[in-house]
Amino acid sequence: MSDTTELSKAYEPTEVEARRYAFWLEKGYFRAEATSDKPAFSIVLPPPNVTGSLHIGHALTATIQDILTRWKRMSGFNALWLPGTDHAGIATQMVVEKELKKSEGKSRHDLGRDTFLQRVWEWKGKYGARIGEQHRYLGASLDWSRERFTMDEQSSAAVREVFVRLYEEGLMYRAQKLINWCPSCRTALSDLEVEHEEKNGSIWHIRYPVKDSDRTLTVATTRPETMLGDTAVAVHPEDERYKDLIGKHVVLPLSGREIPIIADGELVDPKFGTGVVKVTPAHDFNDYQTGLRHKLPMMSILDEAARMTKDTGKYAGMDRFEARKAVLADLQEQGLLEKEEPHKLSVGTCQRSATVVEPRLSPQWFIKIEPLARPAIEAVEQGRTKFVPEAWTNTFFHWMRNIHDWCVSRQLWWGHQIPAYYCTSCSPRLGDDTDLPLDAPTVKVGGVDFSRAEPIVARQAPESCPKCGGASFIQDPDVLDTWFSSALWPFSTLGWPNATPELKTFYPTSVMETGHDIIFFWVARMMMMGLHFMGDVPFRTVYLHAMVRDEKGEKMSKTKGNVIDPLDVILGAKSEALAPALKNKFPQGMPAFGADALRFTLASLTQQGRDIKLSMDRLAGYKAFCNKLWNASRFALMNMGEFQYDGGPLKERSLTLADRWILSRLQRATTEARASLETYGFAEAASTLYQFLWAEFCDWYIELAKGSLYGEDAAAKDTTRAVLIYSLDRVLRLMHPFMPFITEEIWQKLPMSRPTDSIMIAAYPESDAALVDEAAEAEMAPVIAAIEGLRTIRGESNLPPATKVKAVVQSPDARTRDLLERWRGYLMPLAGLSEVHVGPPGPKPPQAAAFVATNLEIFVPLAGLIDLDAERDRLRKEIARAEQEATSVLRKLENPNFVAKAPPDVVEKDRARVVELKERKAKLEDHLQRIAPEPPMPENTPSESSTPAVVEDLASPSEPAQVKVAPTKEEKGGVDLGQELKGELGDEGRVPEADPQVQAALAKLREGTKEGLSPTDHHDLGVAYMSMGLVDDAMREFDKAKEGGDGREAPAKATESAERPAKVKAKKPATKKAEAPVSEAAPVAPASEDEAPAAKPAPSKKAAPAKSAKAEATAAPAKAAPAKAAKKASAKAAPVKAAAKKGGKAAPVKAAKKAGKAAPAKPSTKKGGKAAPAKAAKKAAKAAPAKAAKKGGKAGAKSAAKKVAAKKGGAKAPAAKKASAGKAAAKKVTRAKPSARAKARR
RNA sequence: GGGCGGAUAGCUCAGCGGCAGAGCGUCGCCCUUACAAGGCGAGGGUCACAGGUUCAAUCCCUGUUCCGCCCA
Repeated sequence: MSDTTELSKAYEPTEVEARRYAFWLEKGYFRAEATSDKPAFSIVLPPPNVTGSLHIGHALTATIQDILTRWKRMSGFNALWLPGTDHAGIATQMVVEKELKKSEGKSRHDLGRDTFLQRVWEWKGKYGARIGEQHRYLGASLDWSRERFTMDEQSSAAVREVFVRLYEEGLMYRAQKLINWCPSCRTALSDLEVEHEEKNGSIWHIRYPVKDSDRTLTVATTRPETMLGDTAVAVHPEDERYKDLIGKHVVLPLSGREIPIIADGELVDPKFGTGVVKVTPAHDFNDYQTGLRHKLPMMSILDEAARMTKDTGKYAGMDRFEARKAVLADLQEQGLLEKEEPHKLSVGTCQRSATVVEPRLSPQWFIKIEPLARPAIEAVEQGRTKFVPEAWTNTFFHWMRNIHDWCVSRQLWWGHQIPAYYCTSCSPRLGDDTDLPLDAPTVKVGGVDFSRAEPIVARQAPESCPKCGGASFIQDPDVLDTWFSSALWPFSTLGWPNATPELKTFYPTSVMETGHDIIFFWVARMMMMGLHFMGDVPFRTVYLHAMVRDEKGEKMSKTKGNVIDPLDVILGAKSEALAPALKNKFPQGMPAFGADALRFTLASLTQQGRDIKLSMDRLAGYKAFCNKLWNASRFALMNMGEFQYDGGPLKERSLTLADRWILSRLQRATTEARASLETYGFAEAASTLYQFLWAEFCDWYIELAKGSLYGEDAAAKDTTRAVLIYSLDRVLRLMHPFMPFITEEIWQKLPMSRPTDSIMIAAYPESDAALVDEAAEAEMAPVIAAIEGLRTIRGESNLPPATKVKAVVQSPDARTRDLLERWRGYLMPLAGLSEVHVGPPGPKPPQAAAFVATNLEIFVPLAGLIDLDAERDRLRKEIARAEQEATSVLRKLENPNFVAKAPPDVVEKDRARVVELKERKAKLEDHLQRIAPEPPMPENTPSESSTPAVVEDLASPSEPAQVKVAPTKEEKGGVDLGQELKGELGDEGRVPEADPQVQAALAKLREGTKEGLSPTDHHDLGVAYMSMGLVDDAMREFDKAKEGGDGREAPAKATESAERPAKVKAKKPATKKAEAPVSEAAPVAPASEDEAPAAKPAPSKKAAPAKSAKAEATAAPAKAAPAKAAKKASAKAAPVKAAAKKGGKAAPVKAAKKAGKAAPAKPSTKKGGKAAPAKAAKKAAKAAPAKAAKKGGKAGAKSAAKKVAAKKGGAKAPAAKKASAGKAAAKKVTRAKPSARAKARR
């Protein structure tokens, strides 16, 4: 079955997708068994309307459901996903009518009911098929053998059965009630089909004269034209103003009718308006209730097109809005219009036509809903049906508890005609109701008056009239609400009312997956009908997905021109064919992203409780992902030779670390993906698989596998091949539900034995605990850390991949050394190394770039390759990060409450972290020191704008002395006090020139004195430090002076000689590529006969480089414009102190000063030394910036302020950044072993 | 009027008490024989605002402001 043809270079979805779907269809994989030993899993597809084609929301529905179905099918379920379409009464009728008008200029009445319906069926045939086709493009594994339509014979039979049973049970009734009426669709609507909109309108105050009195009552109304249908005015029974008028009459203006003044406490709010309300029972829902309470006459003044009836006299025939103007004009003329005020009102509009709906009194069919709603509420309360996301449960309850009877009749032609019949012999007939328009859809002059006739409800047309024995009947012309048949969908599609095996197997369905917009329309009604007729809930779980919007979050609509057609996305489209918004985005036309990419995108963006903004950029990203998968597979297949994976246990092969690692990671990914699917976490599952495939399998495993694949060891080669195939097989199966096409295509080509002919019926992978290998994951950490560290060094120096470098790795840990030695084969190609020396900590190669991790240090001899400036920059950044993080952790640890109250493990972790960070920082500083630039010419010009960054203050508030100690005699290998100070002072050292003593000391230092410093030197140095505000340093120097100087020995020669030339070269590194390496390597190798630097005590070692690091850090910003300096300064905070001390000649801007003050968290001087409580510190930091910004008002001040504001969180930000710096690979690793991974990176 | 969501990097989105993440986009270097739809590296955040709870808040609570939805 294996197809070993090579894969094309890039993935071409279109061809693959068509071919694969045909294959599945042919094999009948989508078919579910009516009866089976397997557990059942069933979903009924929410039937799309046959109005037209699928939109992107349908694509989302299909994607999610197909993921569920394919996943369950692969997991051993007898999975049914049942397709179908909905006749969509009003919508479809309107669309066809529109087309009829356009193409033939005819109305449906021109054709007549039967002919028109014929046309609709033709339409249905065309678009129903198209919808099926679109689902196939999407890869939907629907059981087409069970495809249904809401108006097919079986569904229609179910509809009739339900209608009749409900009628027999007294739950279906016919009544003349006030309903919502759409004057342009000319049909009744249910409450749900009316959309409420807040609109700006007016409220008019109209005077009604009280009969036999000179008083008038003023009513306030938003619909003055309805006054022609008023049958009362109402006041509040307790309203003293009008109490005496109750029972009297007013003379209705314009018509002259006399209507009663009634008292109604429910309708009237005496505090609102005038306290008098006109009552128009036939045209307002509140008034209707009032009318019922008071048995008022109900006078309809509007016909089905919302035109004034003949009862309205001069207004007859006017449209309702026209009539409003006329009525107002007349009232005005008669002086009865008191005033008009602007008023906000909620207007109900028809969901379909957007016409303002009109409450209308008419005979309709209703379902008594309360007896049906109660069991549905209980079922959800009892958890028999669960909502996902859970938040919808309350929405459901709220609606169900406030539900009204459901008006199910529609005055349309397209739909299920109501199974009610009227005897044409004895039914009352319509009189000469000539004001009815000729084209009235359901009423013919002289015909049966359906509003008064007695219906006979029956499954079949009756034979004879039980009343008169007549044999001629006319069926109720109305049809049922579309949602009536939809409500039966979960069981009507399974064969109900027959007791089919399908019903037995698949009802209740497992999941109802649909958009939350139809929770009431559909979900609630299915619940009610399912419970009533099947005695059980229709589904165990309701998963409600979000709405798909465009990239800007706008609803997609044709008028907005932002509609995205899923087929365009899948197949591509010419720009002319695209909606305007997309045309902009794809002026060259839309590329074919493929169904897999679309599905993966939708799955990745599906988030519970949030609309989906479909991002075309992410779509492109996932298309790239498909290509990545394709090419990874291509790589594997290209390297298979004659190999065939027999499926034998991998454990029995001799696995490499990389093998064990990827296999372990795969098991974890498997577990995670499965767990996510169980909880409907589609995005999470997709992300897990994406990360695994790309960031682990491709970025690491494939790269590591190349060693053995390209090597000579045949057994090793085959093991790698086996692991590649095993992994691909697994990951393809894991991804199959998301991306069915590409996974099948590749899977078919894997050289292995397949238990099934298709991936879609292969088993969904389970995690193999035997392959979970913590040790391998832990072992990989240093390898990855080392490679990443080396890559960073290369990257910062912009070394091209072709340029190989040497690396010296030192680790105090024998095990790490051993590992690295063993895995040098990984290190060398991935980090671009020509040689790698692994050993214990020893002499550091001079002038080498360095990478510091917890357990190891890596040196890359510069040899003219590395950009020294870049490397220094990098080290400085690293140091700053370590420092900043240390600061924040230390701040926490200084808080006694934290230590006392936080869980011990948290405290312990932080303590360890501080130690780690300090070590790291020390090492980094050491390295920085090693590659310090050639000292610049002495220059004493003080500069106001430059301030030394006394970073240590921030870093180690609790141990200030440690970070500021000067180099000691133990310090070897490049400690150069003079240079250090020069570095610190930089080109613009700002030591007060006035002090000759200091000058002398500095001059001496600048000469690069290698001899030990005398006590005087120390003293002078102390003075210098003091003058810079570096109290710690000064104190230390004074101490040294007291002790009597260093008595330092001559510096180590090796270091010296090695360092010198390198320094010179360092200036122009790139140009001298070839020259250095050989000579450079020399001093490195003989690590054993070193100058005993290994014995260096840590603290002193730490101290020296700290200095220069600080100096370096300061140099750059110092040169910058004042604003920048201020910013920098505030970031570091301490320098302010230095400048300020010296009379603070304005170096830092005011804002900076403020800012500096604002960071008291750092116990900057050990003298003032009490660390402010963390909280206070935070507050201060928070508070200050605003003030500073305000005061300064300048850009500089502002940015400085901002920087300080960032201090609180900001201190940690950069450090965090670093943690995140690596590629996703690292992250994924981090996920599994967060602390280990994170540590490894440092 | 009542209710429910949402606000985190330039964009689209995860995370939801203990070191802020992804994809895309940006910048730098590279055509390195699986993939330029690519590789490596870097930069990028007052987690809407204001209070509160807590040793600790992007996360919990209260309020505010915007945005969206539902119901009346």
